Amino acid sequence: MKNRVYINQLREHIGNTVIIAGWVSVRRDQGKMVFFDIRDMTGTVQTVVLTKSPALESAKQTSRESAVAITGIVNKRPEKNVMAGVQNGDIEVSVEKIEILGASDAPPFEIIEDTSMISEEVRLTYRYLDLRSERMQRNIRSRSEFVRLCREYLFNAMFTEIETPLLTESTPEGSRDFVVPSRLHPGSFYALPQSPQQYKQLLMVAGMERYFQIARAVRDEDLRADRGFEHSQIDIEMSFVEQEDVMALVETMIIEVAEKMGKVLKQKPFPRFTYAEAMEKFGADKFDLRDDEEKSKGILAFAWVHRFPFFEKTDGGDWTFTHNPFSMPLSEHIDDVLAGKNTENILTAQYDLVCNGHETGGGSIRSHRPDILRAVYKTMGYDDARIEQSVGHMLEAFRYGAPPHGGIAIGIERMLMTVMGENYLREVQAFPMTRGGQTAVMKAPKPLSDKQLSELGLEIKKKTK
RNA sequence: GCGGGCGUAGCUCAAUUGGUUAGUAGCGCGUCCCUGUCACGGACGAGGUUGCGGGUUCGAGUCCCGUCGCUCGCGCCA
Repeated sequence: MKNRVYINQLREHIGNTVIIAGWVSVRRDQGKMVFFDIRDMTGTVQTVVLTKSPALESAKQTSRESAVAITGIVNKRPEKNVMAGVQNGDIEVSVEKIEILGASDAPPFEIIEDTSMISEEVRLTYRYLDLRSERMQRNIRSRSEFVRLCREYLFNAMFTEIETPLLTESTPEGSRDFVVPSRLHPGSFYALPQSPQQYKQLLMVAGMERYFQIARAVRDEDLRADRGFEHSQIDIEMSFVEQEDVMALVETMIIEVAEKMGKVLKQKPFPRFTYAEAMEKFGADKFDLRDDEEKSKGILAFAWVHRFPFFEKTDGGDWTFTHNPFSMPLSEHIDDVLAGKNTENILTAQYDLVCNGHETGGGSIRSHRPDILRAVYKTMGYDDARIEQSVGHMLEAFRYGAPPHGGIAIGIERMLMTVMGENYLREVQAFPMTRGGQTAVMKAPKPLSDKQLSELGLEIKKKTK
């Protein structure tokens, strides 16, 4: 649209005829004159259709939430009509022409500043309307801002952004995979990544040295307020580093990004707790360090937790990893891992970033030595054949000059929830799912046609009770 | 998989221990009135298979059973 003026720029055009475009937030029809509050992505302004305006007829037909283009003169308001403390409270647009670009039916719910009182079922069905609300606009735009600032920081720190595959291999360890049937290989399946973990480590072997990615991660586990099937992470991996290097880089980045977003941090550098200290002090490995006043002010209280146990016993009595099998044991425990002894006391070079009671990030220094990685899997009861099958490709890669490396993943939703003071992950996602796993607006999942099933070599077994 | 909460008008909610034809309800919507409103105001009006199915009862929005959906937590989530 030529010559369109954004609403937050109108002040520079007082006395001029301009075109604004946006949506009708509020309509106040007084018979002989009509007021509209017009909203675009930069703000809101009052427009007035005066009695003598040629637009009066079309004003009568302009419904709330319609998309419109308005031509009019930007005027200073008469002194008695100035609204103090409101954006553009001292100016208004005197309408000469209204063009209805997209008429709106009456919306199914009120698009007020904060729609959190509306039932989530309705909000998700009409997510494109819910997202028009001031709070959701703020959340989604802040998310973009957070990602942009992280990107800028990382590019300045010599990182390379690299995409890793979406269709990858299923791993039986860890969480349940979302799988994708293969048409070319009937009966075989890809899995969607739970994390780019193995690819980013291979990128370290590949000499990229400093990698990051805004990575989508997918897990087929039951949902929670702070956990969905899909989430995004700032995924980072670095070569020739120790734990202190990764933590320092991430801490500097988070402080810079948070402060650029206008947030206040309770403490910096971030306090550190060993896992044992955290469990003793807070009874959990994630905790909220703020007092009530700090909570009300939206202050962010970051902390690190480190020195986690590497292994824990399963119900079956076997050893399994607590966080990440690719993690390095702390150096003083490497000999024990290689010898397969003292398993219950082995600690890992794992570090979690905690903020306001949420785990917002986690990473580790990885085993780049094949003997250590192999020993970890031995501890977990894997025989040589099973090790080969699970991580043979990693052991092979590590035989070709693997640099010491480590990294972290910062959960974007968890981080944004804490930054924006939201309690639900869905409030910082544009199109989240319901807890039952149904997508917003479109109603996936749905059955496939017989043709699609047959192409994939799949048969649906009828569920029996 | 388990446990808790919820489901009444487009939205938000009422409806006594089970008792007439569901409530002058607020917002929204429709028609009309209104030249300075800003969540404009005023008058009138429309709008309901109480999620769905069954049961108990003379009588069910209300009690019971089942089921579906939403949600919070536990399990699970490297």
